[in-house]
Amino acid sequence: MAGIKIKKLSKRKAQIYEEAQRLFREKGYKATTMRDLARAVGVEAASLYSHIKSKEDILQYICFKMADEFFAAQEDIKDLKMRPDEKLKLAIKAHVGVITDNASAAAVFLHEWRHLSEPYLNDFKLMRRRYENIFAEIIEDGMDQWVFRHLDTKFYVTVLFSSLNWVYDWYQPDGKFDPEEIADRLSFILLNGLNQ
Amino acid sequence: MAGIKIKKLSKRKAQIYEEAQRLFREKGYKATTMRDLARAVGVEAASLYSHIKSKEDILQYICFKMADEFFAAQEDIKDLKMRPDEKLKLAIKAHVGVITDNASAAAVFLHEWRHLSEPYLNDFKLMRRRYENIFAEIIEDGMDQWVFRHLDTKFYVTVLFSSLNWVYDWYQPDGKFDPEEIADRLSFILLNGLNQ
DNA sequence: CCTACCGATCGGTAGG
DNA sequence: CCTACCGATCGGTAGG
Repeated sequence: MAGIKIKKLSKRKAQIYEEAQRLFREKGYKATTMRDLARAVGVEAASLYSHIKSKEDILQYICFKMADEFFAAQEDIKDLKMRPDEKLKLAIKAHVGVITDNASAAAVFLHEWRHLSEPYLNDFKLMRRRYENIFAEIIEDGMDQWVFRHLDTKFYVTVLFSSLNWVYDWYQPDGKFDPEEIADRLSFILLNGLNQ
Repeated sequence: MAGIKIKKLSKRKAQIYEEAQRLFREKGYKATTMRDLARAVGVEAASLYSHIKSKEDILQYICFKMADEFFAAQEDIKDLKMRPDEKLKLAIKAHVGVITDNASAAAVFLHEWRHLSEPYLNDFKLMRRRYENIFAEIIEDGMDQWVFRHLDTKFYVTVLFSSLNWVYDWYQPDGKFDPEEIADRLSFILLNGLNQ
């Protein structure tokens, strides 16, 4: 495959995104200035603009890159034939895995997307709904097969994602639980509850 | 009680907080300017400062006022003697009630607190931990009495609050579910799970 | 990748 | 509650 160009970020560009993820997570998108970012990267603010078009450009990249990661993780399992409860556990594991692999980017994806301007903002919302529907379908399959209780699907999906999405805030690579175990415990609570 | 002064916000001050809650929720604290707020209130930006000391003053008021509301709601039930599962349901109902009564302020409380400066930031974190401990104690009582499964308490409490705290985002006063029913459905999922 | 700099806007103050 | 205004800082550009 000699001569084929691999679309890859330059080292500097990758570094800019990396620091931006960290800063946007830590201080928020609006509270992070291009001078903050420049300092973290080790260049002057004006120099950033030889690598990126604008501040929002960075936010767009982070948000839609993470969206791709989430969909890719579900793609691997979506056509598997198995019991809905087992499938939901796999979907949860896949989702949690993406978050733990990219905790800063996940935080930005989850909290800073509202600073996107149109039409990206609308694209983002539509994409998110499509993603949530992957989970809704597994759940409705489970209800149809009487594996799951007949709860309001939308309500349950919202509770589900609320529970999954704080993981970025909690997960520490060298902490008590690894990603696998976090996913298992979340699945257990969401499927079996706290009652003895 | 004639002559006794009731500590009460002036009409204008109450209006400023009201509009600030709405704007901070909608656009975020950093993205809301004092000129945005002034326009919403119907005065010039400089005039706001006869009623409030600074922008952060408003954020402090909203965050700590909400904290008071949450604690007050738990105060009513904390000494009741009853089964831990029933008590947890009451605590959930009280918490959800505060959120649905003050959806905008709740959103600010949940997402914008990190823009507080010290020492308020630290006070806020300590207060939040104290509040979470109210729930942790109910849960540990339930484990001791073998009403609840023996899960990691901190993990469970985090899942619990993640589930409860999106309610502000979802609740509509004229919507499908009233606050009572939202609390019941949340309790059911968290206590019994999705599995049939 | 830097120096130099831009117009716009920020939170807030002075003085009435 | 307003007019007038401040110093600081913002995202970003020109030109090399």
